[in-house]
Amino acid sequence: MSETDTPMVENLEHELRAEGVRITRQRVAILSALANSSDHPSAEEVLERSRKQDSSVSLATVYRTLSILEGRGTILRNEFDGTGARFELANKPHHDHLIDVDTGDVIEFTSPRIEELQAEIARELGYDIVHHRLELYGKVRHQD
Amino acid sequence: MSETDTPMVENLEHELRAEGVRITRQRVAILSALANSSDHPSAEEVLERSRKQDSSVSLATVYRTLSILEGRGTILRNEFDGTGARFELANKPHHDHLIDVDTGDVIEFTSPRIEELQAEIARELGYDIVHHRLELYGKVRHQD
DNA sequence: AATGCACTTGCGAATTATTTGCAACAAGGT
DNA sequence: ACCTTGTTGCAAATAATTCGCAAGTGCATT
Ligand SMILES: [Mn+2]
Ligand SMILES: [Mn+2]
Ligand SMILES: [Zn+2]
Ligand SMILES: [Zn+2]
Repeated sequence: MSETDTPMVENLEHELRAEGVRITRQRVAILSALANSSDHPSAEEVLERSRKQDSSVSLATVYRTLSILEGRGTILRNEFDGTGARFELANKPHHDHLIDVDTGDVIEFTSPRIEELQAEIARELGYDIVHHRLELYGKVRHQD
Repeated sequence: MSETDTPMVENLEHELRAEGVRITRQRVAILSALANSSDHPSAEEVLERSRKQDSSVSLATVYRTLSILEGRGTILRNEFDGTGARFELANKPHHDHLIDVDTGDVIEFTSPRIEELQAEIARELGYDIVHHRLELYGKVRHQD
């Protein structure tokens, strides 16, 4: 546990340790990278950011750690059009994404009404939703 | 134009020819495979089905043709979780998908209400929607 | 603090899905 | 039938992610 660990990272470390996951230098670096990001970094970007704290982190370890974290529900894996997977901590309330097709910017939004309708549709079809993906791809509205 | 061409395939051939796209044996086979499919085949599956009509079709040509068709809006490319891309003709009204996570079955559905809400959300964020992806992943509802 | 073993890691090779270079081939206008 | 130019099959190239393995390291225990 590095002395530069934020309380959020320490919390994650405790949770993981409680489940028998070993806390290694590289895992702390990866957790910090995720905790300090407010965007949706790719595996490569998580690698770069992690290396600022521990230059020994490898891409394979980033992928292995991201898999563990995803399996535990600690992070979410997004597969937007085109690029590889993008990640984010799962500690905020559920939301969906609007991707600016020109800039790649990702905007988060929530719609309780859409969530309800989804559940209703699934119910009518005889299903329970396990998870869902709602992505809007758009361009800034123009009047030019 | 093979004499076993369905009217639907002939239509597609005409449209494509009108845009300067050459109608080759393999393209007819691929169009037929798509026109005769009511599911969401992968590129490999499109290859298999096309080969029943023209055994010379190669996977590279399937991918190249699918790209052309997607570019023209003739087909839609779906990227569901896990597997590679899955395709379908775009000649039916817009719909979204519910994927049975146990069987892989894909069920189509439409919700005018959700579509409206999406447009509204984008508008509030200052965007016009170019396209969107709504996928529900679910399990058959059980009471056992 | 030292020990030991199972879990982790870095590295490079393997995979999976898709794309591309290139020489041979074939639409389709003339 | 001919010619030009787009198209094809094949194999090699990419891109993103996973895996095998020998070396390294958490951390429970002494
Ligand atoms: Mn997000
Ligand atoms: Mn469909
Ligand atoms: Zn949602
Ligand atoms: Zn829709």
